[in-house]
Amino acid sequence: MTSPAGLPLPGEPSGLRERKKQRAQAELARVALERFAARGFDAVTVEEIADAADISRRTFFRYFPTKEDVLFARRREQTEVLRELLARQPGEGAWAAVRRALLALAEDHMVQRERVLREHALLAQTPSLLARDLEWDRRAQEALAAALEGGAARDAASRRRARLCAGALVGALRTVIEDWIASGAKGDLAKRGEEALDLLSPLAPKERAR
Amino acid sequence: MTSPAGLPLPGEPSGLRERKKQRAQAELARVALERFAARGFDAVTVEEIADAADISRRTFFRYFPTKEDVLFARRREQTEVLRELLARQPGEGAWAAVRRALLALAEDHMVQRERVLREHALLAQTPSLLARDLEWDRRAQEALAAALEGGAARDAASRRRARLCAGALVGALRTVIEDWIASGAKGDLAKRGEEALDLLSPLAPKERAR
DNA sequence: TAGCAAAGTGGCACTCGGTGTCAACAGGCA
DNA sequence: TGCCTGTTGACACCGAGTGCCACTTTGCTA
Repeated sequence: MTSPAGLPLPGEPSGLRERKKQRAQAELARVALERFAARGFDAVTVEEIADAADISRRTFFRYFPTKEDVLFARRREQTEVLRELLARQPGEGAWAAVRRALLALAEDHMVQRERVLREHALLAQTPSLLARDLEWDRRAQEALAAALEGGAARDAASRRRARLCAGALVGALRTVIEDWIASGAKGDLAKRGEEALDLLSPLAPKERAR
Repeated sequence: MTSPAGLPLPGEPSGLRERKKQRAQAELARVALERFAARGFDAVTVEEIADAADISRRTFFRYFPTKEDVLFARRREQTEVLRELLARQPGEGAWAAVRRALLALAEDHMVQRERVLREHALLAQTPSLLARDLEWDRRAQEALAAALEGGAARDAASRRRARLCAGALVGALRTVIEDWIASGAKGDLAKRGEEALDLLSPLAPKERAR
């Protein structure tokens, strides 16, 4: 896809250069996750990862601002997907959109089961990674809050209510995911998610007339 | 307070040594918060803090495992208080205990208003600190979950429900606090907290017969 | 197709957070 | 007083992250 004038858009992959970069980043992420899982996050140095991916240490830090970030590409994508799903609400209310978006994420978790399990094991044994992960929850929460605020009345109380609801949602759904993982990730996460959403639906702010 | 035999208990302040340590730690925390607030967390080095408190860099790290931890003494205490409040439930149900404990924290926030504001400003501009703070939320959440699980039926579904409730509580109440701060910390946080708790009370698991 | 400007890369040196080690020291106690 | 033990400070070291600069690659254009 190009802009009307045929010029490459700023943020878009353009040519060989971009493709090489993407491949290198993917390789770094792959190598890193593999080694972290095997020996723990702290025991693996950036130098080792860079060497294994045949890239200089310096360049590693051009691709990923920190060693931790090499693990969170998936969450970043997830958050973007979430934002997109929430953005286009085809006529439905805000709560319905939120529900649909979150259930889509649940499905994604089930599809990527193996990866989710491996990453979660890593988070569980590395506090700094857990902390980073919680930061991502917060961004998801902000996206949800924005969606709910958009669909609610404009007064301060309704907006506070929307944010409260988003906070409760993220907090609750995280426990749902963790319980699902704790039970071996064998059950139907989407179903558990639906139950939780039904439980939380009374918290949603009143929808604004459309 | 001493043990029955009159011996100093293991974890208790015993003599001059302990008092000096306490004073030094308090001084470090004071100096650190002051400088962080003035120039930002990253712009102040551990060496500077240690020098200002007339202590060696090495000893700083004996008092606080990381530079970040020098800021979280208050949250650690809070979490301990929370745990205590939840532990002794004088005949009341788990939800009532949770409610009482959380409202006590709200009161504390109002009393320490200035400090809360200063610390929050710091968190807001330093992602790594925010992440650490969210980790503390998680510990609070675990304490709440334990209390609610203790008061609920023993089956897996009830326990999951208790954890879900704890997650929602922490997520929601964090937004309540943030909104309170965003509005200048002028309103009655305890009242806002009560409203939120009422809203969330249907999430609490059924209480086990006592 | 040659050449050029810009973007990307690697090496180097440096800062800072955090840790192991060890000798010197101070507090508590007999 | 003198001993024992926990605490301290100095030093060396490691790894994450960054600024800098020379060199290479890519994409474009003459």
